[in-house]
Amino acid sequence: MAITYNHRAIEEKWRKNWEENPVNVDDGKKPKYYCLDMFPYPSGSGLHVGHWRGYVISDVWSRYKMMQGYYLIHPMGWDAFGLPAENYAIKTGQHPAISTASNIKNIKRQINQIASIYDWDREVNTTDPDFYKWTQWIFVKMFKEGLAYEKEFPINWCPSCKTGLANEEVVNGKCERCGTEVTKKNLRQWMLRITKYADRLLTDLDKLDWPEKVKKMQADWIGKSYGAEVEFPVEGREEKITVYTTRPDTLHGATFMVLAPEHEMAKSLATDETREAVEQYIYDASMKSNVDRLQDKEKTGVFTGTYAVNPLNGAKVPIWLSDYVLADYGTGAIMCVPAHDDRDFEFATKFNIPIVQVIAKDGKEIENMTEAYTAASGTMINSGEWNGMESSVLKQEAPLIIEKMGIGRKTTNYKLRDWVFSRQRYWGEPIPIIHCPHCGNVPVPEEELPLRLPEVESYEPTGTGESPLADIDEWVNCKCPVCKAASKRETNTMPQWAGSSWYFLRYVDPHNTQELVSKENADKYLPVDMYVGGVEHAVLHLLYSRFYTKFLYDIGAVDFEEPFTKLFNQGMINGKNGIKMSKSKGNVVSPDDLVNDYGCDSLRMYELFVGPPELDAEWDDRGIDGVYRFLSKFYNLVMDNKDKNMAASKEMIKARHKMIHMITQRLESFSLNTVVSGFMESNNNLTALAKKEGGLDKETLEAAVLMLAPFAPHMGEELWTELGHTDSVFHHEWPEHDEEAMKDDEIEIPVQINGKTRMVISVLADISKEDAIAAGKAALGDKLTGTIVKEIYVPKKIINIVQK
RNA sequence: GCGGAUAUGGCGGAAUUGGCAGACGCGCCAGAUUUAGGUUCUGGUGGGAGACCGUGCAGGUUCAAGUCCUGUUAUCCGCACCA
Repeated sequence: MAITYNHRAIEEKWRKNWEENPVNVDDGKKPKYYCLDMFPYPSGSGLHVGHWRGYVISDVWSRYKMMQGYYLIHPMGWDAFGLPAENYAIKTGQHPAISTASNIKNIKRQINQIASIYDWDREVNTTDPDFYKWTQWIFVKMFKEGLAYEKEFPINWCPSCKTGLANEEVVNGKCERCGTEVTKKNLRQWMLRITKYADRLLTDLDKLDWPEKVKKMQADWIGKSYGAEVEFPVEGREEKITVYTTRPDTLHGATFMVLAPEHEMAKSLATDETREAVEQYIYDASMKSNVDRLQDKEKTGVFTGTYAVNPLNGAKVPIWLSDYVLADYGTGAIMCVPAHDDRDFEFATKFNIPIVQVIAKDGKEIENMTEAYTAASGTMINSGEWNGMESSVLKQEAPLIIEKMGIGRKTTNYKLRDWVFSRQRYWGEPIPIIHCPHCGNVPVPEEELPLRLPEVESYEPTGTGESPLADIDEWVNCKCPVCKAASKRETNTMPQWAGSSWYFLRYVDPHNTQELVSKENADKYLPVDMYVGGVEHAVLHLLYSRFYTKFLYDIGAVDFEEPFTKLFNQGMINGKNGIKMSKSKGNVVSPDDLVNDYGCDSLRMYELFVGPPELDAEWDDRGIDGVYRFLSKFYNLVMDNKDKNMAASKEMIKARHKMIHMITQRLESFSLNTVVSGFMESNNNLTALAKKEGGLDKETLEAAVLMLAPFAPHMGEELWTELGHTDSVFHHEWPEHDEEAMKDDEIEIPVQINGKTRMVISVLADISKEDAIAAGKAALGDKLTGTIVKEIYVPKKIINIVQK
């Protein structure tokens, strides 16, 4: 065995070769396949082996599609705005563009080690003015359509990042990025009216080939509920209080009402006797942080001293204030039915408020109620003319009844809030709006975009709610594009999500100076067929992108409504004991050394072999030896047999087709870890066969090399050449299996007594039931000692003799 | 609290429709080559001396259960007073 696998020489040779002769070429005839990775933030710490995983998965899939005759859109770019670069600038005074550029250079070098078939002509960078011109253009279009608006209200504020946050960026009351507890701050904000798209974002989820988990997370985040608004007159006053309820069937059981402390009527409902307590409660509530409010398990509240009237039965219901009612959901006020709602029950019990049951449980009224009966099933009681109705039916009908009575209306509600879109930071796209004293908010004219981010002396966020841009007078002061009056620029910037919400569109027409994307290219190459990335963006980037795409569809910029047809979430790769890889834990494994020692092909295959692609995995360096040994052995197998010119024996043909069938099927079902083990299995089988028959036929070797190529592209090309080909292995079609050729004449079949395997016998594949059972019984011989009660033969699977 | 996922040798993990549990790999053991070790090659490797026992736990269905049904535990993830 003179020749051994030299990964360094082979990989270097093919890298050079691909650079000179790109293999993914658009001939205008092939159908397209757009396979996209979530583009990375170019961080200073570079890539670890976990980052490789998703990129390898998408590249294997891309190359497989290429061998099926597609032209690939398989691009890469940089999500380069964001806080780390800005924080680095604050520390060093270096402009973020400089550190970002050097980080990109390093990460691009590392990404190139993967040998993914990226088309670098399509590279995009969200911080490039030629790119963010269009990010701003979309904002202007949204402004013109009334989807971008200004509003002052208490938003989520991260005191550490010194910027406002979107709801989606607050996780358990903490900043998604830095973990600091989020506070409220009253700020003038730019908002995007994503709520206008709530229904479409919800219903179109059905069209998507996405993991159910992600679809469910989005559906829950949008949070549509069906119910009714009911108007309760306030006793002795003109005003009415409108509540939202999903259980209008229980309206007769409403014994009190609760308003959020922030409700606009909260203060005015107080009487002389209660005023002090009410104002104190409102003040206390305003001092509580989100986290406090979430952690308070015991309900608190204060009676306003005022009563409302149940519009259905005229009952007097006390109006309370409590912070368990959210100001920004529904109407900020609820009717409380303690008998049928856990929270209302807890509150009523604590404050001695009457509990009236209106749905019978098991046909009866409950004595000594100890918990709320929350099921919407049972007969209505204590409900006037609704008595005797079935509650589940009434739940549907009540909104219409209420509407007819003129005391309310059928309605729906969403948990989704509008998107807080402005950030008080430097390193982001300037929001292209000019505040004119006469004309109000005026967008920067489209032909003046991009509005470039100016140089600044201090990157430090002010913390006052102003961005550092506010300090640059010569930038802030400008003229109104409409009336030419002295005006001021908006100084807030966009969130990092702005660029990532649409970047995938730009890849198909990255150099277009006239349009975001040309109609021609959009029609030809979009949308994305396969999107590969982590699950952490389930309700952030993936929701925002869908919103942007729908908006662009509405203004005619693209002609599809969903950006990502299929989504795949790869699992995370962790360090030992499942601990997340991080610099501070010191358990980061860099791919650089592994590529050097074992080669790119080995690392690619090990990334897949480490476990099912959709599950998290623990990294263990030692395992890579296994795939390296496999590649060496496979290399030797092909090199040893390529010149033997063996005729294909029946066994070889059978082995070939079985291999093609196994690999293809596993690949199609995205079971990439078992594809790798399948290659190893096939290699073992073929090696044994070659030993037995003195060699292997060329066609079998070719099939194996072809299928290996997407996984180990360098070796694929090398061995394809060794087999006498002059073109790229990727220009050859993926092999197909032949059912007939796979068939065995004889098969091994287990013979059981009472379901326990006693032996394995060899029978003809198409043996009849009678013959199979006879053969089984003959083989068992005197092991059969009892009376036979049943004989089972499942073709090609099992012979089972049941005896007593 | 609600929802989802997962649970199989020393380890990572395999197992179409219920049909030989542990494929493939790591590690380990023995041997060969070399011999300084490593590399490479060959064989073995769930437990038990054994009949047998074995897929988180307890039941059930079935000729047959990792797989189906009922209950339950642990871990991880998501949501969390949304009326």
